[in-house]
Amino acid sequence: MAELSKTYDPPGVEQRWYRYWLQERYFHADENAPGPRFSIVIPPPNITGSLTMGHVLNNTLQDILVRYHRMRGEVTLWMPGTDHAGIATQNVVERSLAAEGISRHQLGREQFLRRVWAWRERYGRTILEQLQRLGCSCDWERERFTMDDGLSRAVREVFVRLYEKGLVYRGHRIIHWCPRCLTALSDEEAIVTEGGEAGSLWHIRYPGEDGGPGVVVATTRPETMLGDTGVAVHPADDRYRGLVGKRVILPLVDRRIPVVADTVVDPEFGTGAVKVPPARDANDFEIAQRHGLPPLCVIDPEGRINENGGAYAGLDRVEARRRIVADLEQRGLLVRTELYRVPVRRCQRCDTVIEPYLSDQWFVRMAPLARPGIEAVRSGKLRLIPERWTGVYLNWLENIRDWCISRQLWWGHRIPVWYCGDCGAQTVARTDPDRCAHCGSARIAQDPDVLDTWFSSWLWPFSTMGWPDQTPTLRRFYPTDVLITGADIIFFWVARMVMAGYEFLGECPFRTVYFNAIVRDLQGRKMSKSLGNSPDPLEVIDAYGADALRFTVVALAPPGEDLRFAPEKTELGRNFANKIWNAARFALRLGADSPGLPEDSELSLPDRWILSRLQRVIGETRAALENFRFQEAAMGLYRFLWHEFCDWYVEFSKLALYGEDRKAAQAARATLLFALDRLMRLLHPFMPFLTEEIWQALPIAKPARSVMIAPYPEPESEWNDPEAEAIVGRWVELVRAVRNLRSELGIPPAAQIRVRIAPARDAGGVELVEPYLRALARVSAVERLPDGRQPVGEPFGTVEGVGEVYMPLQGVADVAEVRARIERDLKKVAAQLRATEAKLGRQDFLEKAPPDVVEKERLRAAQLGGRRDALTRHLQSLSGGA
RNA sequence: AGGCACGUAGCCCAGUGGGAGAGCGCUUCCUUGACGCGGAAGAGGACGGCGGUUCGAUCCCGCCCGUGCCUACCA
Repeated sequence: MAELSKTYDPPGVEQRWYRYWLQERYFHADENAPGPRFSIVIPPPNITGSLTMGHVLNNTLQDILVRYHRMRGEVTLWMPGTDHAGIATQNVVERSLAAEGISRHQLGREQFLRRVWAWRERYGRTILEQLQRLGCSCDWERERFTMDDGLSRAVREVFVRLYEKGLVYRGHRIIHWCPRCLTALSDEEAIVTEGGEAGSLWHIRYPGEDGGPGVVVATTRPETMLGDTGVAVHPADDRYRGLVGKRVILPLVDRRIPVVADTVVDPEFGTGAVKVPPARDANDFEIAQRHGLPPLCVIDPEGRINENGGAYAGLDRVEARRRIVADLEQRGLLVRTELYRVPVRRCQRCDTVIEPYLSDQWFVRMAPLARPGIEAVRSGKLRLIPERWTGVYLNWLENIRDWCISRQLWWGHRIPVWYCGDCGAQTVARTDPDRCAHCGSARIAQDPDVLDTWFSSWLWPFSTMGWPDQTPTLRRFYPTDVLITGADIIFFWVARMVMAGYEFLGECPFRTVYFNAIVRDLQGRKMSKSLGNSPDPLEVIDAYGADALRFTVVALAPPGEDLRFAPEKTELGRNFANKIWNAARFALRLGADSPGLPEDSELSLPDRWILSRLQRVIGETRAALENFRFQEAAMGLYRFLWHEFCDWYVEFSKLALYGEDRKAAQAARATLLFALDRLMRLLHPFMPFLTEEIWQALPIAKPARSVMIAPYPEPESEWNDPEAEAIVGRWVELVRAVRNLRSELGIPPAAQIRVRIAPARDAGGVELVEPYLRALARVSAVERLPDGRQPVGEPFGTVEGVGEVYMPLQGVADVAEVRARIERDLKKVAAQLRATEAKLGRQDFLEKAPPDVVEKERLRAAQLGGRRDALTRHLQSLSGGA
């Protein structure tokens, strides 16, 4: 900051200081360092691509907290890393291969995985660079990846432990199957379309075996009838009572299938009769199990009708549906077709319509794991912010279903299970076995499937710290303090981490979860990689600066709500950065020596005022940060720095700085520097680069080599000065009133004017305002009117708590305009007065309202009354005089 | 279907049981020695609708309308 450019220029500053911080290892958390600690793990970004604005907000908030706690002197760990993101990454790599005309099957598993690792190298680096450009103070010496050896060991340890406890099992069940990704999915990955999708409800007759009319079923997926092995009705449904136990004929395939009674059937829906294809629907599977109906699989993994589908074998599900409906219609068995909104689930990763599919998969029994997670929130040991998420969290845990963890993918942790070719038994092992644990056969083969990517993520808070080993890091930094993440992964990740934390370490992995805002575009769509509607954070940083971007997203993000972002909005932060820069520039050009704050007696009222105000802001900022009110903290600093420090204090200080009195000038400069020091520290977590650049340049005694390890300011009560706050507050209002009059009277900005002040009784300090009025409002002379004297024919303004300020017309104003203004004011005052008097006239108000409120209203009425009288007088005198 | 948020100035959003706010945009003016990424002064709002609680409601409660999100085995 040797030569002071007029505008703040981020790029060089950012690079220089980030390099310095790294070199000094300020980001590194030493587990051997004494004292209180603070730890937080990053929600590991997927390596599918570069970061979005959502990541910018999420990581900015984390960095704010981390830098705040570090400045408070805590040994602070921010654990960084990335997630292999199994299915998502496999898909993007497959897509990039497709662009070359290659499929993963052509490459083979080993070659394909090599390509994925290459991908991970590239995007892992990109993500790291983005976080660093943003200023994130992660402990990069500890960077982790979910497929690192250590983390993979944790995954295997967990699988084996759960297996040994009977909480991991292999089940033959209906799962969500993506016919495009060719893998099973968890319930959470099968996304329900809001409000359903356009479709039809087909009413189909299944004739009776006895030649009778049989039953009419209603279905939204007629092609599944090929797998029907029964029809279900409600036991209390009189329409079908005679049919229960009898059989009907499944059209097109001519299979005889029984009619059973089950209470899950809703007689009100459709025809009250449900076709039951056990292998094609999870509910039907359960009905079938209760009534001994055999499952019949009629679909292949790619969504085509298989050999069990008779004449329809080989057809794609969509085509099969079309043909079956046509055939039914032709045979007169299609009773009715109505338009209907059909609930449809789609693959989270490729949007393909999911098929319920009967297959062998691995599951985790979740109910036992959920209990401590429920208890943690109920007892308050774990706090969710905003609080409304606790209901969502509890509801999910209380109704939790088993978790399908096997995926028919290549990219991920292989399932540590080996099947014996001789005895058929399973061997589950922490280290790769070479023989069957049951019969000793060497003919064993590992399960080809991999684990759900979240099966490694749910261990993140401790697997990154070296678990299952009892490492010093784990002992020092687990459990973490806070998790900051998006509410969209509350089930995928947050709830499961809580469960894993309790199950494997007996402790909740964090005390507080803060859900940050969702970043949307101007149309309200969530910014995401798949939509491609997020600006590239690096481009925004290049255009506006990292501090500007950080500050802007925090300033725009209300707690727990969404935020609409567009790159141009970053002007807010850039302008603020520039404002701060110039305030510092102003202070720095006053001299290079280092004045300390003088005795209280040498400080001017404005000096004392800003120091006192500063203490309040320090307290408010700390309180806001403690309560995760990031926006409030940011905007509080914005307002104070811009609209109090710059707009008023800097202007007040010029009087002393450019004046004759050397001591007063030194006091003002010392005050400026003192305030800037505290402000740079307060603001550092939000705008790390700019604050470091300025702080380093301040000619003050520094408690540290970097602002990022300087103590975070604490309120110092010795500077509290209510008297100075009251007096200077009056001055501000007076200056405003004079400027206002000038503007309304059309007095040219350069013209000097005289004013007369009739101070209110309690307007202490007004007698000292003259020099400030001269400087800030171009007032050539201030006359103080004796008590009770009210000049006539002069426009005036009323300043609450100060009195009235009069301004002679001096022939420059348009009298008609002045009258119009007074009339307007009079109308407003009269209305307010009427309302207040009406209130005071009501008995119930006087009796029931608290005394201080009543007193306040009385005071107000008196003020308004005085003002009204004065305005009236002036109007009269103007009319007469003109 | 149920649940949860939100509905405040033209736009994006803060906020509080007793006098409606910031930012952007808009109008007028200002190249005064930190800053035009600036300064000064303004205009602009029945705080979604209807009831209720209260001396008093933009704020608390209920219902309704609108928007968004989440959950759900209604074929």
